[in-house]
Amino acid sequence: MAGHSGTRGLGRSTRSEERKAEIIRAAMEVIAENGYRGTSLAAVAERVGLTQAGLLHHFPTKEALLVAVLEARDQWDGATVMLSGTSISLDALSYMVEYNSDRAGIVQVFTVLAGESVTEDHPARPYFHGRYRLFRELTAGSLREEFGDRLPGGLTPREAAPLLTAVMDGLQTQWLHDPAEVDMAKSFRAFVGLLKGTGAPETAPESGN
Amino acid sequence: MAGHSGTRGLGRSTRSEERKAEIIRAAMEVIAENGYRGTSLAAVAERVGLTQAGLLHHFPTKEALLVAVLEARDQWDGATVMLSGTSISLDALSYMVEYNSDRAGIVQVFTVLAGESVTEDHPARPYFHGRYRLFRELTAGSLREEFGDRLPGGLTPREAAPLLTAVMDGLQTQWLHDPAEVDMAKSFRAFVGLLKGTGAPETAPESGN
DNA sequence: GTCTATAATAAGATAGAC
DNA sequence: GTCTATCTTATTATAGAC
Repeated sequence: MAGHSGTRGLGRSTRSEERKAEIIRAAMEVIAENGYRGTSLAAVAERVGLTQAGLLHHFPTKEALLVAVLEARDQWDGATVMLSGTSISLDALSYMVEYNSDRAGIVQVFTVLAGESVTEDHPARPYFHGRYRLFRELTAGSLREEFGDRLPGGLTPREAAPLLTAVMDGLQTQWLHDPAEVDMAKSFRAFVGLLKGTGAPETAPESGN
Repeated sequence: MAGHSGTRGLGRSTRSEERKAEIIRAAMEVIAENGYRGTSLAAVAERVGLTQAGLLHHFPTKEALLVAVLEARDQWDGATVMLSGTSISLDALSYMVEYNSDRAGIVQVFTVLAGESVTEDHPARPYFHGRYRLFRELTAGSLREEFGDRLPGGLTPREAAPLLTAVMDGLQTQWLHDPAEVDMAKSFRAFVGLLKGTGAPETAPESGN
């Protein structure tokens, strides 16, 4: 082959891939601000100094762009807590929530898309369906490894898994609406305390309850 | 005044109000299926046998229609658990979740709009901001009445309130995606059990670790 | 109160030049 | 790889007849 497409190391990217990554980043921003349905290709294109037609050269349809965004998100929290395949301890989840507390942008993309995704023919529907299911399974598995058939708080791993997912999602929504009032990380730790049955989460005599 | 607009009893509705209610119902359906941004006035109009222009006679803008939908939703779960003003016991919330398990349509409107509402200039943003805040306050107040400064599980009312809200929201999303896998009512009861500190075989001896 | 007609934008996608 | 130009379709909202 005289071409140059087989000579790249695995960590390297072509210029085209870099451009795509740039577009994906812009798309995440715009989706965070407007949701998928509220996002126009022109708005995304503008952020990277392209025209709408220029953008479509890299992603042939709007939906293709969304798919790329979803894949990027997987990579992202795969890097943070390793979703796919590996184990998820309660501590790892706490860390992830804490980490997210500094990344409102990313949290917002996820929250908006998760909400939109429950509608009939939303292109992210299958993604979220699978993601929730996988997350519950991995979480339940990890909890079983960590605690056996019952967590100290009294729940089984399979009972705890959907609650963990729910608490993370739900706290994100409230936090995005009212970051001054809702302390996502602290709330999550309180919930973990509940699961672990450690009575009151070893907190200091802080503000009034 | 010779008109007929001051002679109605309080439970009665004019024909115009009935029409509006009909439109609101249709709007909820369409929003549940497509989100607010994905909803066209024409689609709503069609469901009640009107043209788009005909609909705009009753609600002058799309946003006005959304506001009406939001108000209707408040009435709705005001009727179920009485949000505004009254007290919300854990049992009442459990009942509400159970009740919702038979109303996927309504749950879906709420879930989609809550998700969309975190975006920058979404018309439902102030509504949800206020609603979450109010809900946390009422819940915290009720828990304090019911349990005092600490719930049996160890949390303070103010710690429990955002978690309750989060669990309800988060379970709804998962349930909408996978009703066969996620038992919303049962999961919620498990969470209430955690708050009440029941079901823990090991009676955690107060603090310690 | 509801319609037809239309204005004014805006969107996703394609064709083809450079 | 990116642009201009264009097609096609949708959308909110208004004007005015019935």
